[in-house]
Amino acid sequence: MSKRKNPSSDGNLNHDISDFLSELADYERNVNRNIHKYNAYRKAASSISKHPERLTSGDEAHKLEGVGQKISEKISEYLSTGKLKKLELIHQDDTSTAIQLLTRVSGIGPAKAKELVDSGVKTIEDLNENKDKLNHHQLIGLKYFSDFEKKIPRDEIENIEQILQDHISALDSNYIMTICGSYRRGKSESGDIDVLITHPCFTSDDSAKTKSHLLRDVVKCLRDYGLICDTISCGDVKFMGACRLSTDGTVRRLDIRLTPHDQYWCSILYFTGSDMFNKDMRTHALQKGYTLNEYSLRPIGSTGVAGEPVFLSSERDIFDYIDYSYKTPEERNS
DNA sequence: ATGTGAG
DNA sequence: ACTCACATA
Repeated sequence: MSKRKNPSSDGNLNHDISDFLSELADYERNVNRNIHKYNAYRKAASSISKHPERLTSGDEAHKLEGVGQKISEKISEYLSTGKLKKLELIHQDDTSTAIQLLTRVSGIGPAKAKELVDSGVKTIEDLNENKDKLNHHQLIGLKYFSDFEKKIPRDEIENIEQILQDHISALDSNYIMTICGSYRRGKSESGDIDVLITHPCFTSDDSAKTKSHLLRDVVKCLRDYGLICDTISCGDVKFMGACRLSTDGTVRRLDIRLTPHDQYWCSILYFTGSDMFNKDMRTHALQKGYTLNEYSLRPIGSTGVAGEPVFLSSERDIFDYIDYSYKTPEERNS
């Protein structure tokens, strides 16, 4: 799910225009490996999606930030003909479509996709016959290619949450865990499962290396039980892998992160999102003279240097410090 | 160290 | 925007 990003899907009068610009952006990044054109299309798409009026001509678009001559000409063509020749050609080109397809495999990005297509590997079947060309992460992405694209129903995550809770507290009753992401925001389905854990014996004064057993113990326990079926990667503070409720069930993407106890609230806030909400809240914090990130809330001194982290005992504390009216996770969806 | 990829 | 994990050099 992570690979389908579109910043312009809701109440937007120029949805179709920002959509094809986003598609051109993806094409430039994934197929031509041109990050500058990618950024240019992204910028144009985002500024057009924020425009409150329906665009009626390329010239009108040209006035917007990030929309230059080339892009405004494309908008012009699209508005008069209803389509774009360049995009039609891209849709027909089998190298482009192959790269876009391979990119949907978790662990395969634009660089790897291009390398594979250049060596003649263009389909999922081709991948299955050329597993020697893939690393561990990509092999798991391939094995669960269709499962990983399926949404996870809320009631399934509720079941998984219960299992996680039971096993983690049986291991050590001092663990605290929360499932963040869209699940915490009350959505009826999610793309993956994002779990945050902490333990009072791990604070930001400790080096993560010395406490990383806290994460590894949890992973081992869930693996032994059978919930975790694959590990993509596992470092000191972040596990990425796959889980399933039953051996015949759909395999789901599962992330578990270990956060220092004193940074838990900022972490929960950050990983609950949404991205837009986080951006908004950070901007607001700055206006109130604070800097807010995944780890801490710190006042900005008169010299412009961030001070010591504020002591927090709840998520709501963060809102209070910066005078931001409290929003429940369900109210953070946009 | 650097690039790739994920989130 | 930024960090983490990994696979190379």
